[in-house]
Amino acid sequence: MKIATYNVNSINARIENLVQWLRDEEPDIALLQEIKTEFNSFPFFDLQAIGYEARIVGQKSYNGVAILSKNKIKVLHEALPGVDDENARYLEADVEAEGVKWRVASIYLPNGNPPYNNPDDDSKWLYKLKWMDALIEHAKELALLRQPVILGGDFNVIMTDDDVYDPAAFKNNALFRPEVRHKLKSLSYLGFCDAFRTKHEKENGYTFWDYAGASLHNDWGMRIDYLWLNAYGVDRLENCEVNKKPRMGQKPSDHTVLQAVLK
DNA sequence: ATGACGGTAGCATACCGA
Repeated sequence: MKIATYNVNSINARIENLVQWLRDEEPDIALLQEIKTEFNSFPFFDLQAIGYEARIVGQKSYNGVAILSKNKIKVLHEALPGVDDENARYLEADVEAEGVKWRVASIYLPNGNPPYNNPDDDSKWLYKLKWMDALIEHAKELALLRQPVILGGDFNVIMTDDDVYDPAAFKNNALFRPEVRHKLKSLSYLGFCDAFRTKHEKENGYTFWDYAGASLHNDWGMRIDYLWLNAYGVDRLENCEVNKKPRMGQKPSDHTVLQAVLK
């Protein structure tokens, strides 16, 4: 079973790249973030034409998440439980693949900049912290499930110095401050494994490169997209790789694909 | 600290992102 997470930065701007990648890699399940569109302008037909069903939590202009699957999707949550959120950032479902029922979530965690060392406006930072607290609380419930669980998406957190091209430059950034690193780390105390780091101890697993300048060329990237697996999931993990191809072609998203194969 | 650069809304330019 192949599962992937991909922040598309607008699904309508990205539909050709997305379809090309789905044809190339044929994931059973794809978790998408920043679809930036509502139900009525979501490209259901283009995806159906290549064999994918889609369930979405849409929003105009910003945010928006989706789950694509070759098989039936049973939606369980269209928002993160425990947080009053006007933004479309969370979708959880049971999805069947290769005879196994997988619990999956597509997550677009808030950016949080500017952080609270900016006295003018700390609302985005506090929103991020609150959202992460709710995610951890919900993950405690997911940790009790006796089925494989996969929490995937754009978590907007750089975990360690190895996960960003210039740690010093991001010292006070909302993606790298100790508060959010510690909060994301607590997923591992609940038994969730970072699929990429389980298979690659230290190597570069960047999933995002800024559009600006020569970021991609210089490999000035960061690892902010993750697949987190519970014990039932990690037992089945065969491999987990960054697929850089969708970032290399014409009109790319600023993120690329993180994909994993589970048995 | 700021602004790359790209996307959206909507029609000029503001807002957002990481």
